[in-house]
Amino acid sequence: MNIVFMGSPDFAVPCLEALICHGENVTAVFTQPDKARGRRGNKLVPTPVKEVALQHDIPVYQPVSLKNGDEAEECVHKLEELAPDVIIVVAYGKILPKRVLNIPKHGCINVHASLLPRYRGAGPIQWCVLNGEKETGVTTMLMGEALDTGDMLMKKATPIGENETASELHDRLAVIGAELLIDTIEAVKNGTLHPEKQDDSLSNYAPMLTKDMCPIDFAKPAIEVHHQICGLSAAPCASAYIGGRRIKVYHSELVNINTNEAAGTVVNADDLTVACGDGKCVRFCEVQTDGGKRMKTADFLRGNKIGRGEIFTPTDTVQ
RNA sequence: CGCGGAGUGGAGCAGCUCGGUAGCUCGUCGGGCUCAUAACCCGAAGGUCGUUGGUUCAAAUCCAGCCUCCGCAA
Repeated sequence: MNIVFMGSPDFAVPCLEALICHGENVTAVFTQPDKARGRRGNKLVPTPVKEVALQHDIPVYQPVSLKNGDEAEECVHKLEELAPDVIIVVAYGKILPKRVLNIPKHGCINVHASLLPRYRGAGPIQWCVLNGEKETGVTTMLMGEALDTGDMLMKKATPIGENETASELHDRLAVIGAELLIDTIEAVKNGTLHPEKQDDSLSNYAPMLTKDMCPIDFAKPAIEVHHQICGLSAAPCASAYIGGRRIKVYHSELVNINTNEAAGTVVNADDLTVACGDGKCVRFCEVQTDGGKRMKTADFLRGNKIGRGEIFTPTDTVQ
């Protein structure tokens, strides 16, 4: 099939690679413009999808917008010229106007990292973990004009591990999404798809995470603290202060200990077990200080002494 | 030239302000204790202190450039 692929971050890479490996004719890739990032000089960095496209000599387009402006006009004309059988959209990060949606013969198919209609929006993976869901998955759907509301084509579910972070789940879902995409493409070819409407009454919205969600509120029950840490890892990452230093927590686990210590108190200094609001505890398994490397707690404690009874606070000001 | 932190035996850190033969916690190896141990005791190996150059009688420590890693901001 002639396919135009639209995607930007790491999550979309397995899908693009799967299409290429599967022998589909990917005639163009649309991705976000290169962004200035990094520390020295803020160099322009291409999206992961662009890098893969370039490796395979696929033409890359990076319009700022597909809705307005001369650039958008050119891109729309280009798309009409390419006349793809289908446009695959995976975490592209831009809204497609109706006239683009109407270009492909088989429409635009989106790979979304949740079991729709649950967790529509930009942060489905993280919010599933934050909410302590036991299961999530990937859905392919035909794109409509509203966000993540199109008719569903195929789904694949997967359980969420007790200590699984959003980052780990993200990587798994990216692979599952790629598999499901290929299945969906095959079904398009065979004409065996049966689009299913989403039940809007069951939907909820998962916005992007923001930094104000990072401070760990130890007054909450341990299970919620744990979910916060897992859901925010590896970015933007849950954090807490102790001894005037900020510590990011990448991994945690629940500990079967009850304590009377105040929330935030280090109950066991040998493995950073910390008391939470409900008298239960979480253990920090992987941490990082500003300027330091991300490391296992055991490594961290060899050179950074933290004593039993010291107290973690959500922010620096609450010392 | 966006702001800042850091590179020291296998790991994580101290030492640098006030230059003068490298230290802590842990790991590894050997020995001891013990019914036994991830516990305890004794001992050992292992480092051109990121790199290049400069100052100096002498540089991990002061100065300059370069490389790499990280936090923040975008």
